[in-house]
Amino acid sequence: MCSTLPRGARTPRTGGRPRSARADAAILEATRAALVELGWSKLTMGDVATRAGVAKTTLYRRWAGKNELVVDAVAVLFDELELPDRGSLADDIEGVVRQFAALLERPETKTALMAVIAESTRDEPLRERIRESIVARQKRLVLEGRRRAQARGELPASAGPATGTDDLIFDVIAGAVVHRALVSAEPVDAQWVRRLTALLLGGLAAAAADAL
Amino acid sequence: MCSTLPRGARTPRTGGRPRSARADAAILEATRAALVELGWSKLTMGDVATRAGVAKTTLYRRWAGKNELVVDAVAVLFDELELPDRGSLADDIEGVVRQFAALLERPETKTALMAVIAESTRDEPLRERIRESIVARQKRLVLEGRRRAQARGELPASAGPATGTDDLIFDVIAGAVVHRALVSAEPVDAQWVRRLTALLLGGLAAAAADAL
Amino acid sequence: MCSTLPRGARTPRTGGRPRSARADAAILEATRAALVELGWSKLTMGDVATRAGVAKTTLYRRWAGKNELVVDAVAVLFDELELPDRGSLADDIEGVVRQFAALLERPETKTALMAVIAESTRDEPLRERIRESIVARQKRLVLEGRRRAQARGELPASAGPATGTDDLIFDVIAGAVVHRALVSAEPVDAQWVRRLTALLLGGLAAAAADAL
Amino acid sequence: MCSTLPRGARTPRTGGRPRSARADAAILEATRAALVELGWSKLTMGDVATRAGVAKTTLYRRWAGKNELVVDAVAVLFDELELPDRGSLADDIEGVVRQFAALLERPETKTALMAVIAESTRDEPLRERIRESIVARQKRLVLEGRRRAQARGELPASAGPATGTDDLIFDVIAGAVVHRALVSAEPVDAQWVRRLTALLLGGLAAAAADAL
DNA sequence: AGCTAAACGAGACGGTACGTCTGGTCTTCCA
DNA sequence: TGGAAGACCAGACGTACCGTCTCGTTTAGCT
Repeated sequence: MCSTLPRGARTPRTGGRPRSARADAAILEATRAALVELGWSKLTMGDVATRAGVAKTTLYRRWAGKNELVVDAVAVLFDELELPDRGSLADDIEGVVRQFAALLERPETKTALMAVIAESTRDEPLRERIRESIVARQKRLVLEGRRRAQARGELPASAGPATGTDDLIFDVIAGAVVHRALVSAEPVDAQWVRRLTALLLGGLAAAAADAL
Repeated sequence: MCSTLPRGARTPRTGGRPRSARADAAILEATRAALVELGWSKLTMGDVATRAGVAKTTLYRRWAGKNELVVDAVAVLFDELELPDRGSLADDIEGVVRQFAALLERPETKTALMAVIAESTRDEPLRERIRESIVARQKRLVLEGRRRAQARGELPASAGPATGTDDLIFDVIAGAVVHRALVSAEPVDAQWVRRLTALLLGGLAAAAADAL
Repeated sequence: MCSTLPRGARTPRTGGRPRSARADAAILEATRAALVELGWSKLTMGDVATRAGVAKTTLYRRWAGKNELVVDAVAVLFDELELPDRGSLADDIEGVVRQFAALLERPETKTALMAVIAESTRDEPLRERIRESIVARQKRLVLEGRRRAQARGELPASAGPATGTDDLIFDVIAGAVVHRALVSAEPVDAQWVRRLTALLLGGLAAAAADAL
Repeated sequence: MCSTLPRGARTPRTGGRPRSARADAAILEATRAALVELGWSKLTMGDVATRAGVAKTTLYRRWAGKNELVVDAVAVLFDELELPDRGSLADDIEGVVRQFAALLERPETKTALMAVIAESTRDEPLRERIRESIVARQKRLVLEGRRRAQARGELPASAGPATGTDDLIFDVIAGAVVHRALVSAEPVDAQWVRRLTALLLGGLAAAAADAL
């Protein structure tokens, strides 16, 4: 990954004291800690500043507001998502679902994710930031999984790079896990994961058969 | 539908002036209007009271806070969801997906739904209220759809009433639509709906075959 | 004393259920109790109603507001002031000063008297009510004292009934005691009373000599 | 005068933006204006803030509440009291009585003084603040007047500095004027002042004779 | 080594909204 | 029809955060 947080990049440098990298790290860490303790709605900028041992001005010099700060604070957690090759499409899907579910179990993710998405429905730049920092992270896994399955011969080679099916699969997997974890508020356990995987594989097989 | 809003039920009442039913309606209507104009995060209790021509105390007498008020205000919108019999499981699924997507397109629903779900991750009573007022509304449609498909012979008769598959299907449909509409922020158009339906039918068919 | 509180008198009786005299007494008693416990500024109409086991409506039907209620509640305490004949002007003065000081030591009087006087500076009807219910009670004692002293020959017979000196003496005695008790917040003890009495007698004697 | 308002002294200050002195002045001025227009009981903190062009928080950062604010706002008026040497004790007394009466005629003083004294009966720190800011201002005049009269030979030199008679004279003068102006609500005119002065001089002379 | 310019902490600033409390008024039902 | 109960509107309360603005103080990089 290239440029690091905060994304509010600035023109190179003219003179003066450079910004403290230590402050950035402390702020993001403090934000995650505050999310865990207080949740999204009770997290305040002043509290984050205090926890980070930093002045409020320092926060606002880097982030436009709570939304942007929290997106950056949790975005790094989504960087951990990976897709180790488990040998079959079914196992790959199960793996990524489990990883994603584990991420959503973390209290900071749980309270922050839905909140920033809710905010983004009325804030286009925020939506873009979320897409870049968080959603793209997950979508990459779907593309990677398909490519790998096609290499294995489990799926037919597709025509173009973005077939629309990728988008669908992404929405279905991510949406189902989020809904299970946050809306239904029931555990993403082994059985549920297996069932979801079976449903997807069956559906994909049928779709492949149709396409013949 | 039986018991009306607000859900914060009260003891029957002996003496004193009864609460104004007109106020209830005006408040919920004002809340929806404020959601459309301002969105969740800029909606304030004072503003809702002013719009409704009501004192703030009257709001707080009925609802504990913004969360509860908004849940009740949008809950009624979910009452409109229905499952008209379109003759086949595929058409029924397409119908319900379209209905749900249309509901999520409404600005009041879009801005409120994710927000209250985010809040509910740290507020168990709120989660229960959402489950009763909103989620159950949708889940009902899944059960109804399965029963109808079994009656038609499109699906095998299941053993018990809650197979777990119902839950899965519910999370997949609702989650996928929400994710498409709010996270990916792309239109739930005819093609996407058809693809989702195909995926589900394929997956269900495979699952039925497995069970043989 | 003739007509009792509340002063907001009403035409005798037309029909229907008569007002409860018991309620009046309970309300005034509750007001005094609330004054003792809470003081003027934290006393509320709702609290008085609750203490008296009465609805707020009943309070407002009888008194225009907190000011009027409190005036009536403490006025009765001023009815207790008397001027027993102690045989000399000096002793009579000392007696009345002591009585008045004792009254001002009571917490309900202390907190209420200055407050209603403060209110009365912007409320003419209230001032009139205070004058009738409270001030006149005290002024009467000055007149009585003078008459008695003149009968004893301690003071020369004055021309008219209201010489202006009565008013002065009244303001001096009442003002001095109030100021000592509430502003200086120091005890009205025997020595202070003796000194005040001496000052007054000396002043009166000089005035009488002047008038010769 | 040395230390300025607000009396709520603060630690010298190390970092941070310094408090605006302009705000202090604007607030106190606004408070006096509000007292004149609305009187004590209808004066609100929010209104004062608006008049002063200041946020409510700025008021509360400096004053604990309405009582403290009003004391400081009117205290400055009592600083104007002086005791110009008019050549005789009688004239000095008349002068100070007239000044004090003129002060009590001002609407802001009239409505505020009794009110804060009433509040102070249940609030020891407030009483102390009033004593420092207001009462001491007046008491000083009594001491000064006595010293001057003794220098002139009008009064015998007293033994100690605080004879108790000073306190008495102070309570009598201040109390009588306040009572006349606010309770009796009658004008402190030339005749009344002359009579009061005569009474005091007569009383003091008699006391001096006694002491021989 | 000194200069410069930005970043830093601290905290006051004008605001907005909060959730509560009180003041008076108005229904509704009971006695 | 008076009274208890309590809901009603209006608006002030004092607090919490917001995001901005002074302050005086570092702290880097460029002379």
